[in-house]
Amino acid sequence: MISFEYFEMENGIPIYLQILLYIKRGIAAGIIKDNDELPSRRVLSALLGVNPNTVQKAYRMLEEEGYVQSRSGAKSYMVLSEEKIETTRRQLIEEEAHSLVERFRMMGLKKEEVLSLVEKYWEA
Amino acid sequence: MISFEYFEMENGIPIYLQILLYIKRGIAAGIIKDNDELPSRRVLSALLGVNPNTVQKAYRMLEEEGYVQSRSGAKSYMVLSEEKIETTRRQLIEEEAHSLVERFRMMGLKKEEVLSLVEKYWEA
DNA sequence: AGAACTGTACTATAGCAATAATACAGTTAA
DNA sequence: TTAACTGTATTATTGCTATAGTACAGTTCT
Repeated sequence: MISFEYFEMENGIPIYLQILLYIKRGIAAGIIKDNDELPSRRVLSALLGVNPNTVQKAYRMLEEEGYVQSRSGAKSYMVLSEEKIETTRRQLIEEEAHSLVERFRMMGLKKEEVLSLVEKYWEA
Repeated sequence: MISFEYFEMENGIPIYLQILLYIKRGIAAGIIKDNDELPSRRVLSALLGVNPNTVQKAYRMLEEEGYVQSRSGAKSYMVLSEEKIETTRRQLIEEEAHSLVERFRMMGLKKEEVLSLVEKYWEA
């Protein structure tokens, strides 16, 4: 069963996208594995304190992208090939690293300053 | 006159927030300085291809936070003390560094991997 | 003084995110 | 079999973002 104990809501970003990203990051980290069971829409919505429809929207998108299989009436499960995991991982890292560099550069920081920032904030 | 030549629209995030952040990053980078003139609401909206009200919303928030002074009929100008610049810089760096370390860690990366990612993506 | 700009205000509309409340049919396990 | 779950679908409502159009009063500069 996929755990949401480390999920933290961030406002400004649509909730269904946050759920989507949380799962993709779990996949990239290897915490979420093939055939893992997902919490039901109702259970997860109660856990996160959001509407069931919001969870459904995230799950549906995951299904459309081939990460999840749902059968009416039954529980939902992850569907993850080695290739899909690697693709997801590469894609997330690409996005994050690119936007990280972009933002810090726009604030006028030098590479060395960013490196020491990572060092500093890694312990916290 | 503040330049928006490096402004790039990103969808998913409210436009008025993107304008707000663009200016704050410019302040942190030292590109935007005290007493700098802002483009008028109408001019900037035409430049970015958005509605004047959207620009007004960003400018109004900047004014409420004390970054901008506007007089009815006249042009708008930046109001930046040394202290405000430093506070802004610290605040932005804090936010970005914290959230990015958080994300990479959630994807299962080690500190050394993140450091080499910064090295790699810095040239691009 | 007058033209061209400026900030500000207002109303109306559209789309999306999220909530709320149901409803129905399929699955699962006691 | 039946009770308790599951996914799925629908309708209505609220709030925010963004657009569109218009209006008015203050300023700047020739």
